[in-house]
Amino acid sequence: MAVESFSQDTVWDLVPPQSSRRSHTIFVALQKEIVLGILAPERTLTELDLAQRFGCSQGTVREALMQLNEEGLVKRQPNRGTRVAPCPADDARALLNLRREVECAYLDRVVERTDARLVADLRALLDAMRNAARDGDEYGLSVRDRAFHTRLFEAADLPLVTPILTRCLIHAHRFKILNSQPNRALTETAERHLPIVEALDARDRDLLRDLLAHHIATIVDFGPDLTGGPTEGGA
Amino acid sequence: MAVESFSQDTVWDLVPPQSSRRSHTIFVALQKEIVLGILAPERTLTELDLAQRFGCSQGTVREALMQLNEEGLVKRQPNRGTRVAPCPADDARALLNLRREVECAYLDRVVERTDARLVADLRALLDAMRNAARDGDEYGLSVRDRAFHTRLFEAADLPLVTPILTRCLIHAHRFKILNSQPNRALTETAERHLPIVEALDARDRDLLRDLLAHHIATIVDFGPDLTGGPTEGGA
DNA sequence: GACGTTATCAATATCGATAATAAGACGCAA
DNA sequence: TTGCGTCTTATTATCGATATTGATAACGTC
Repeated sequence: MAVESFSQDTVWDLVPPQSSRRSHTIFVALQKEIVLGILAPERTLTELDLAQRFGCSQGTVREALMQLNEEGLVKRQPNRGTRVAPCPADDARALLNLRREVECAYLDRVVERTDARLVADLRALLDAMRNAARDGDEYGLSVRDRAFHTRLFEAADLPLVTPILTRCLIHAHRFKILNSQPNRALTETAERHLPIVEALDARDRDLLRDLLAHHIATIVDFGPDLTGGPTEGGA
Repeated sequence: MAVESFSQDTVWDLVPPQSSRRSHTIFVALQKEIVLGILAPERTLTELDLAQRFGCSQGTVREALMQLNEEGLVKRQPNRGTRVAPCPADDARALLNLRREVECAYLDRVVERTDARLVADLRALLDAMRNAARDGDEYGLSVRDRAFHTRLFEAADLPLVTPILTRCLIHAHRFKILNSQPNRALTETAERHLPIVEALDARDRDLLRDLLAHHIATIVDFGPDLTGGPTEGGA
């Protein structure tokens, strides 16, 4: 099995810290710093500086920057440089709505194609989330969370749609991390995924849809008007 | 004003045939061949071959391929090559639904921000569509069509969402072109955009929404269940 | 004859250097 | 002072060559 890919074609891209390709390592490192806000929005990134920092050549950095551009985490302008993209609340809200649409609309396909390996993968990711939560590793938790939802959606077998979900996921997480205190209840966040796995294992499509919709709606608190109507409370 | 950008940040990326960057020229050329089916799905593309064909170096081709990968038109596998991505009907259908969702859900924002320049741009693109239709240039029409909808959505000022629309647009068009006779009524296709401009100019949000929804729903004929939900599994 | 190991090969990935570009600084004239 | 053309500089864009990778086929051993 291919252990990695060029972009986020498979969840394993997200999980293993080290890749055989230098550009991918740099991509992962910069992605983390941008999502965590270590590299603030509007910050200018120059290819040569990064090349020196990571001890590689300009072209290698360039490839990583193009992948970040693809995710919308940086904005490249021809001959003028690369800047960390801002993360406006309006966009984050729109992407979160899209995410719900994408994740919930094709659960029929997901359930149809669910097999033992999918469930096993999700349980493994859930454990990884628990470990990250226990270690207070908020970003590690975020990475596994994204991998979880990506892996789930991959079962729908819509390869042209998956990258859209990826974009929604990363910006939702980025917005959340950028606009909240370090964090409160990591373990609780991890455990929220347990009922999802259970519902999937039980092939309960309707329950799954409700769980996911609620799960997504309560990720970031945008206030009352997430979709126009306030969802009933609950944790 | 920047006349181009790295990826599809602005519609003018799509329109001018020649760019100052070689990689962008190659990107546009390959995009056209893939959408038109000249480069068939699953066809293998090697960087060195393309470099020879376009008379440039491998790295330049590489950059173009990465942009195509970003759009989902090719699928790159590490160290193993690049292949033209397939265009499954299920994905096309899902992307078309997403497209409707994206284009229609934020028309409030679009109308709020509509100004004379937007309307003028859209009218200019409509004229360009008419010209392409008159010349029997189906691909040229497709390019302007995409530019039209992209320009319209840009008014919503959701920069992180625009690339998603771009992906939906190009795959919708690709699916249509790949799965139909050369084409019948190009002029009719162009003229369908006139009422949209008129409604926008009149700031008639509800009419605009109806027009767009219908416009999008009738682009590709998937049969009875465009949005009705995936009935029995078959294609 | 089956199996693990090694050589080969096609392709990408990376490098270091050079060219092209765009923005801003500078100087000069009206 | 202001406007304009030129020059400088910082940065990306491209190139040509080399290293690395992953698949496959040839090979030797058991």
